[in-house]
Amino acid sequence: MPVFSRFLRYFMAVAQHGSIRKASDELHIAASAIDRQVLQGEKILGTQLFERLPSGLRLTTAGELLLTSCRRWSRDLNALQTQLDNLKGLRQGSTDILIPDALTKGFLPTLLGRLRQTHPGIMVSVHVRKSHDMGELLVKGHADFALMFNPGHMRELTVRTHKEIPLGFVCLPSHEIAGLKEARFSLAAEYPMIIPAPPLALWRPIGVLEAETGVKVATVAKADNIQMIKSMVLEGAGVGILSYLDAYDEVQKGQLAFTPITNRKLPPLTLALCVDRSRQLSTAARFIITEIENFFAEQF
Amino acid sequence: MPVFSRFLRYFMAVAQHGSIRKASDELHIAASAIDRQVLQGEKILGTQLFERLPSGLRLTTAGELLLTSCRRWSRDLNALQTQLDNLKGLRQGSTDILIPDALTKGFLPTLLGRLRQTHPGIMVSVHVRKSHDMGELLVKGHADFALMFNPGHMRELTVRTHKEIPLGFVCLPSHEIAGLKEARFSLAAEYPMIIPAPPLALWRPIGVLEAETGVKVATVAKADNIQMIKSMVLEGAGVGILSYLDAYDEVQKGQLAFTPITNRKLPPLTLALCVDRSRQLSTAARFIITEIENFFAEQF
DNA sequence: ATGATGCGTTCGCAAAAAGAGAGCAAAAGC
DNA sequence: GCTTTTGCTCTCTTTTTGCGAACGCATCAT
Repeated sequence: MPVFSRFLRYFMAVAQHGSIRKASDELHIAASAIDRQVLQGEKILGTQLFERLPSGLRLTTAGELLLTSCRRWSRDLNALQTQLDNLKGLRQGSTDILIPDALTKGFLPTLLGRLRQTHPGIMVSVHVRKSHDMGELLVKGHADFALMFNPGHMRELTVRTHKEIPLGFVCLPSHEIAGLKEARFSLAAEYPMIIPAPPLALWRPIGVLEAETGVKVATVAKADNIQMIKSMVLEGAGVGILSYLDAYDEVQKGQLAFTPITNRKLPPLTLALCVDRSRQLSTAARFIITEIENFFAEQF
Repeated sequence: MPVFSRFLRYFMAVAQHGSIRKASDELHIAASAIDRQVLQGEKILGTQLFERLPSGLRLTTAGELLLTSCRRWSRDLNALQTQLDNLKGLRQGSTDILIPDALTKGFLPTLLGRLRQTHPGIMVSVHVRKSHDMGELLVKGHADFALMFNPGHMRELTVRTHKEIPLGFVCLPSHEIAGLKEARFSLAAEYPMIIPAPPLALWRPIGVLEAETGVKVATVAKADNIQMIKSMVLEGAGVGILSYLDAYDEVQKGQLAFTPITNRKLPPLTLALCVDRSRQLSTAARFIITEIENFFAEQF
């Protein structure tokens, strides 16, 4: 029972995805429930909010009006939340957070570093775990929240924020793929590829993609370690397939280039911020969460 | 399931009245339910929104912050609603509304007159009834909404808006009471009074007040008709006791003066806009309701 | 002192709302 | 022609909400 009504939350998700079922996947709420909320909301407002196309829902003018208001309200709420936290005198507190290995470099250390300066009293304990184990640790109360990939639906967990992480080719900035805005997967057959191996989470979607498209990937190397793959790419050994997050750090520094793969068969890889549904968050935890939410909203 | 969450709606009511039980009376929701929403909201936001005094609740700084945001959001929503109605091309439609006799002069005709010019296609059927009978008519579907005094709690009805109507002395602008900003009820013993008689609704609160305070009202005339009382006051026959609404028209024209009575024993007289909870409102009805809401919010 | 009053809050139970999951018809892509 | 995807409807279960009585506390008038 967040601050805004179910209708508004569902409406925003549907508007963003242009589809009830997509929104259902994101919110981990049955599509039928979302559908009912949208229909009911349209009744209350007395206006058609979406036009129904066979391919999904598209916002009407009225819907766009509502959406812009919603966006403003959400920003207001976020700003208000940080105001409240600041007001509360957030000088101390501690949080335990769970992250996957992929986040040990990149935006998270940066964000926590900034936090260190603005709020020196907050102590953050970072626990690197497999996404698979995080759910149980959260429910047991060993951590306040978790950043995890593709969280399966667990009744006890709630997704507070999430972000689609594009999968793509990673190469040297001088490589010709680097010039493309986006690339089809079939390019994987034309260049020497360095791909992730189990137990890396990325192994699975790449396998699915290979089977679905029938493209024969020109694999020249496999590795079960992200850093290893990046190092080999840096050495000119070939083109890697990684998520944007994995390469974020080197891309920002200009050492590597990232080109997202466009393929509708590609299983979406999402990074989600999950919390235990029944537990109350500490002030420090809530503060860090809103920081991450703000970062997700502006960056990426 | 209006657009905003229960928490926000209850929070606003509590903030306005400074008391859960008062809010309970207004919303026709059990105090326990409201209390639960407030406590839960404070948990979610992680901040104390009210300080608990023995006399009720007072907003904390955090609460004030939230309230101002809430106010802005409500205004946004109202504006949005009229935008949507305009967008929908509100050129035609009809509504049946129920009003008490007291509203046959004053702001309502003015408001409907303005409406006549801005939206000539809307047909309004006004039915003047006793407040007592309105509930049944609404439930039976004979009208879209009703403006009624002190609506008893009916499960089938919902109060969309309401307004406290002050009770006070009505006199000529030259009378010395007219100079006061507010007046105590004991003044009723010192001037010749013209007071309402049954079956006028005002008769009851005045009787209560007389009994509670022990003030011996210097009654020089009684009448069971509002217009009659005002006419006598205009003729200089004495000072009337009426609601602000009854005298609104003459006060606006400068013919009469109104001075509210301040007395905490005074049973509040409220004008409420009620609708049938289960029925869907027509576009025209919804439009007029938002117009009235806007008027209540700015005027008075 | 001593009830009376008004306040927020807690508890158990009943009613209402929301979620889950299967299934439908229609349209799009292959 | 086929599968896939879409929004929507239905029934069943779970969750949330409302209600009313009771409780503890503070204040005020007697």
